[in-house]
Amino acid sequence: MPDTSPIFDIQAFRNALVEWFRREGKDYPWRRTEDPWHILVSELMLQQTTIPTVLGRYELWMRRFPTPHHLAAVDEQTALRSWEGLGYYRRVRSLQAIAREIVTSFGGTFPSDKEGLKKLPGIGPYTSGALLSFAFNKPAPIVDANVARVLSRIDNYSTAVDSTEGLKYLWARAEELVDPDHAREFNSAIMELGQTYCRISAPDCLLCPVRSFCTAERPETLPVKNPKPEITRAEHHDILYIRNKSILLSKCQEGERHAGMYRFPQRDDDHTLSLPHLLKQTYNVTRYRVTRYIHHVTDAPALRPEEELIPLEKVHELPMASPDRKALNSAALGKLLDKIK
DNA sequence: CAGGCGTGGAC
DNA sequence: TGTCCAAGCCT
Repeated sequence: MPDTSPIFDIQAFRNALVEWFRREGKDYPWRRTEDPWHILVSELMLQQTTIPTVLGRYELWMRRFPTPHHLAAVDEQTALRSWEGLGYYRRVRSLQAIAREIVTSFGGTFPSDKEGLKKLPGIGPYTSGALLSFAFNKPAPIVDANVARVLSRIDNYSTAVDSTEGLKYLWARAEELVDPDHAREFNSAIMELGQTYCRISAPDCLLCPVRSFCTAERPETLPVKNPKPEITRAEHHDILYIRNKSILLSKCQEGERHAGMYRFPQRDDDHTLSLPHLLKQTYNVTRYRVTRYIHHVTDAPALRPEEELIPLEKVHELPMASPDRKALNSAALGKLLDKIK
């Protein structure tokens, strides 16, 4: 249960954290707005994605889709293309579904209650709390990886933070601590504390603004997490086939990974494997470490229904996952493609 | 509810 | 090179 020892003065903790944040809090673009659409986009982008990556994409994306109406109006392919390189492409599909629901069902107005928010695709416990506090300044708790780290250290809490029990504890603690009068600043502050003083490795406890509230004995050992699944190796073989200034690509089907995006056609038959490869890549996809070869095929392959010849000048408009886009832009393939243009 | 879902940076 | 991980959600 939460530490309720008389030593821990909750209001003093809130004040120390919020006052530190007012002095040292960083100035991110998504902290300069209270528009729930802008907050939502930033939160979806930031799910499992680092701040530097998002900083490189967020403002341009917001200029292109400044309101839900703008995203609702484009086709899915365009939405996916705008998200290219950010990964977890389901996020932008959720974002577009939300945009369309706001436009068609909510008359352009964003829900501002937890029940309404959590019905929307892609919005779970964390993101609903983030919207409630960052956009509406309501005292909703949030628990992300930063908050889990900060709270587990403050309470010297050694149950796995990704276990059912650990999550229950953290959410109860976050709810108890969130400042009812300054929810936006408090939640921003506790997350930012986790990125700065209370960072993963080599936490800077000596300068931490809430060190007097912290009971961690060995902060660098917290939080405890469940073991991750093992990485398994995979190898696959794809083809580059060009005909009449067009390139053969495969459209990923609904339900597949990368649904709606385009990739090099895969061929694992012995004949393809016997061909020399133009390019060898290795990359990680979730729990797989993939080695992928791209073979140059000159004889017309038997086409599968999901495969189509795409004019080379159209390829840049199509959504592709990073490894495929990189392959297309690589020197090895570029030489060949340039010659054909 | 454990496993799937991307990517790039830090070390 | 390999390993770990990030403002999580869905099934």
